[in-house]
Amino acid sequence: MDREAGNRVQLPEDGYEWKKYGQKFIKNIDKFRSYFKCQKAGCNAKKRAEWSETEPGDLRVVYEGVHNHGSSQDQSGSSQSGASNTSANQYNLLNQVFGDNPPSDYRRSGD
DNA sequence: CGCTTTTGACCAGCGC
DNA sequence: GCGCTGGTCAAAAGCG
Repeated sequence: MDREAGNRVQLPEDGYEWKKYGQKFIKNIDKFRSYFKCQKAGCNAKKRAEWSETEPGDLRVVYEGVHNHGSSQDQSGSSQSGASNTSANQYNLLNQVFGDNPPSDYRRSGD
């Protein structure tokens, strides 16, 4: 399960269940992009991971959507088991988790 | 047996 | 109008 077109990228576990449903090479950024979907019941959260083909350290993970169920890891023990708790979905595109080497020059190419 | 992963193809939108 | 890219789906195979 760890062979991405010749890349050995290890995605940061968030405690959720993801199923890879596609992978493509984005020429716009010259990087690989993998698409994951949450396999939880009633959960339509999606995860997108992209990393440079030659620099595995440029791993970048982007969470799309929110989870309507708690996580198997970050379970504070409260505010969960309820879809009406926005606090449980702190992944609202706010938790862009990076790999172990966050590219300081990730910002934009030109600015 | 169940589950997961992998690849190809298709579609849509946009730019010029 | 055409070409191109991005995104998703489907099917198949392998493993424990």
